[in-house]
Formats: sequence, structure tokens, C-alpha cells
Amino acid sequence: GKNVNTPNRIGHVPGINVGDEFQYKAELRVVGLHFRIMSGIDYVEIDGVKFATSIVSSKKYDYDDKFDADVLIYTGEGGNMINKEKKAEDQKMIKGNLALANSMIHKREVRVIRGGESWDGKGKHYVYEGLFLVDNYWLEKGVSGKNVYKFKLCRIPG
Amino acid sequence: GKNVNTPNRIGHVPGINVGDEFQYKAELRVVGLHFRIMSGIDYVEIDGVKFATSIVSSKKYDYDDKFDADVLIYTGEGGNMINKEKKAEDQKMIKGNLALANSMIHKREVRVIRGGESWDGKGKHYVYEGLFLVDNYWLEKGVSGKNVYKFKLCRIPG
DNA sequence: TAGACGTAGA
DNA sequence: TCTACGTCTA
Repeated sequence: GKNVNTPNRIGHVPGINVGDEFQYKAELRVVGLHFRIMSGIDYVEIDGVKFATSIVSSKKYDYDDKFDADVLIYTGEGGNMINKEKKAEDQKMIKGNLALANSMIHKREVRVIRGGESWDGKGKHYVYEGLFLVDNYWLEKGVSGKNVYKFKLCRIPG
Repeated sequence: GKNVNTPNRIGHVPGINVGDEFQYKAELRVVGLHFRIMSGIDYVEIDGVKFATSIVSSKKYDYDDKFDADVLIYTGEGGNMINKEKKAEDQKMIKGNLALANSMIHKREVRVIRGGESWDGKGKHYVYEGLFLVDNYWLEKGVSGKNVYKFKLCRIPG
């Protein structure tokens, strides 16, 4: 059940600072940074319009997100790249991808969490990177030859 | 990574009482009751012999565990009943099933956690039921027609 | 690398 | 009911 104190909102989460580290997606949920345990893009719907609230980057599977200090090139979701039994498909402008596109047009802040390997090689860990704005997005051919969305996010100064 | 304070041991876990409730398998791990997030039978290996430390009962999938106040009929693991794309197979006397059989022979305590639906219908919850001994085990034909282990566990009085 | 009684939301 | 950037052990 969802007995979580903090609701999913756009922007800063009180008590959370840039550089804070976490071990599990479940922890991100508890502190209010990112509520979807198995999904990289979290979003809310306001008056029928989806807006991204947070994204978690990864190097796993075919998600080769590029992280520079202040710029992130983030791979969209969908296409079933994980499940090897299913064929890869073009990503669609729905759900989280649509939310990121809307966040760009409406200039809404997006929380960015960087996912990576944990120090001991087993498991993962997550670092809160702060608030970003979606600057641009485009389509690329992924490893599978199918269309993949790429979102460029830039850190909000200050 | 496994940065958990309590190691996986047989028997009582300090600070945990019968009736204590939890929401996630991950919580069971943190408090030291059950370390395997996606597996029902947890065990340790001592001098090359596997012994069960804890089991989590369930009503999901084809795991129709029967719970009476002091007796649990627990379904063994394996057989791939979950993954519908794979054919069901006979369960084997390996891993967790072997650990439970060894716990019976050597009269080792097993922690029992009862898994069930959460109050709101979404999600699940887990209740610590206390220490049990494996009294008996046998093979049955499961729903799929394949061999399934059933373990009878009885609550240790007091 | 694959398998395992996981979770939440569309 | 299915999908989703999970998480651990063998």
C-alpha cells in the first residue's frame, strides 16, 4: 500500500540535499525523491497533463545515459529492451517520455538521481544530483535499430 | 551490497516478537528475519550442510500454504510455476527444499513469516509467527500435475 | 547469467 | 493483467 508521508510533487524535496546518497530505489520512495520502484521516469498529472517529477539514470541494459557535471543525456523509456524474449520496439511518446516533453515545454523542474554500481560491485547506489530543466529531445536509432528518445537535461544554476 | 547489521542465523532474532508486522520483504531483511528478497526459503550452510533459517508463506501463484494456529503446511520451492512461459517441472530436493529437510532431521528451529494481502487490497504484508520445527515432508502432485514438496511445520511451544 | 513466494502503477 | 532503468543468490 502507499503509506508514504510525502506526496509526489515537482521540485525540491525538503530535507534532501544535492549529493545525498541512497542504496535502494525503495529508499528514494521513502524520502520522497522518486516513487516508482521499477521505472526510471516518475511523473504526476495536473489538469490532464503529465509532468515529470524525477528521473533515475542508469548504465544498465541499453540505457547508456551520459552524465556530465551539469548536463545529462537521458534515454527515454519503453521498447522492451530488457526482456530479451520480446522484440525491441520503437519507443513511444507516452507516459514518462510524454511527461518529460511536457516538462520541457512548460519549463518545469525535474529531480535527477544518478544510479550507479555500488562500491563493492554488488548492487547499486543512487545519488541525488539536484534540479534540472529539459533543454531538448530527439530520436536516435538504438542498439536494436529501433527508435529511442534522448532527452538533454541541464542543471539549474544555484 | 549487503551492509546489513544482523547476519543470517538460525533461531530467535533479538528485538523481534511474535506478531510483529512488516510491509516489505526488504524490511524483513533489514531486521534480520529473512534475507532473500525474492525467495520464500532462506538458509545457511554450516560445514557443508544447508539448514533453513526462515520461510515466508504465501497464497500467491500456486503456493497454497495452509496456516493453522500452530501448524503450517508449506509448499516447497522450484518448478517454475510462476513464469507462465516455462513448463512446470518436478520440484527438486536442492537449495531451500534440501535445507528444510536437513532442518527436520537435525531438529533445527525455523523462523516462520506469514505473508498475506495488505489491508487495502493493494500490496502485501508480513507477520512474524515465531519459531517452528519441521515435523514431516512429502511429495504431492501440484496443480500442474508435477511433483511438489509439502513441509509440515509445528510451532515450538512457549 | 539466469532464476526467485518482489512491488507499484497504467 | 501487464509492464517497469529492482535486487539478491547460485
